Amino acid sequence: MQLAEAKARFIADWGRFGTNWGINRTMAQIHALLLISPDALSAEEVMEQLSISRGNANMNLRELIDWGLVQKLLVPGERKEFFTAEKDIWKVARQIVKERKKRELDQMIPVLKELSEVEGDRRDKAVKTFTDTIQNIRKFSEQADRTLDTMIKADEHWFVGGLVKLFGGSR
Amino acid sequence: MQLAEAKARFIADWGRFGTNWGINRTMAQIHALLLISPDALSAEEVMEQLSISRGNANMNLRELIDWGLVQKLLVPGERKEFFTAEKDIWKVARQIVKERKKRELDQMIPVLKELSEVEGDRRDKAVKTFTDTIQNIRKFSEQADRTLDTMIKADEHWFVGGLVKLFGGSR
DNA sequence: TCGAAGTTTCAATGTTTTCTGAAAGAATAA
DNA sequence: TTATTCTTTCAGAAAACATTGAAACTTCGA
Repeated sequence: MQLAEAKARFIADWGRFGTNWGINRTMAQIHALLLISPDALSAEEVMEQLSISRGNANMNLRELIDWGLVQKLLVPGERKEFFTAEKDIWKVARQIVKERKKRELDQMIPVLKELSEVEGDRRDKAVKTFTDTIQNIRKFSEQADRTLDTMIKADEHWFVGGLVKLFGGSR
Repeated sequence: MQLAEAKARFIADWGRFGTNWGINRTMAQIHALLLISPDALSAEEVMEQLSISRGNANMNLRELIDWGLVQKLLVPGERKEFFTAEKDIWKVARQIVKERKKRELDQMIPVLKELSEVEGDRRDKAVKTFTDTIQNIRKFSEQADRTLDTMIKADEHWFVGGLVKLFGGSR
């Protein structure tokens, strides 16, 4: 396979993959493009290579920056901004975990706490099942919270070994 | 908070949460409803409680069954089918990991292998960056594959301890 | 074999999400 | 200040995705 075809394929696949995970196609495609680009690209170049509009490129580049996956680069003597992505996938994964945890898990835990305090007679089957399930989810979430924190702090080696030892630092 | 309100809130939140992860709102809501229902529900009851159509209920229940999160239950003497969800969240999480791995990671690994064999002169910066990045993703994916397999097989305790020791059984 | 009860399918419709492009805004240099 | 280059915004258009509802299908008991 030639490079051009392989690039196109990777961008398409990474985009499709993203949509499965609640990430919009263009955002994932821009990310893919930057991952395989040796040099930082300008907004123009991103627009051209993916055939997308200026607005779309701008919006999704901003989103990628918010997620901490892309950096803006100012080249001395150039007026334009350039964009570049972190290429170490371990770091990328860690950053995504960190952001999703912040945006979702950390939001959910207080809600579960509230829901676990529902009023009612626990001899009522409906009440009991509800509180038990919520409590179960809550315990799971709190454990996930701790485990993910540890993972975010850890270096790559816990993962690559196949043998995993994680000591929860927060307890 | 009263039970009725808490239920409504949980269903809405679980639905919203699902959409962030590429799961459709209704599917997540049905799952939420079954998670907190002491008894199995019929399609009718699901339709009523969530105010959705018969077709929608049917389609999403089937999808939940495909994911292994819901079971069809045949009650002797009843003509209708009933539906019930696994309530142990640890098992639910494991099942989701298992399915997503099968549907996505296992698909992606052969593609990455192909892409990593792109033709071209590795002294060409574009070729080098491409192959390096793909190779990096590939290694990561293959490790994730092994780690997730171990996790799928493991019991709850590796997770709840905060101390994690996973011995990769597949190597 | 028929009718009743229940389930599945899918074309049409509705909803949500994403994208475009033009206009407004900023930054810079002359 | 003004022209130039680049970036941001956002209303409307387009595309993607989810839902409805009615018809077709299935199952079962009599």
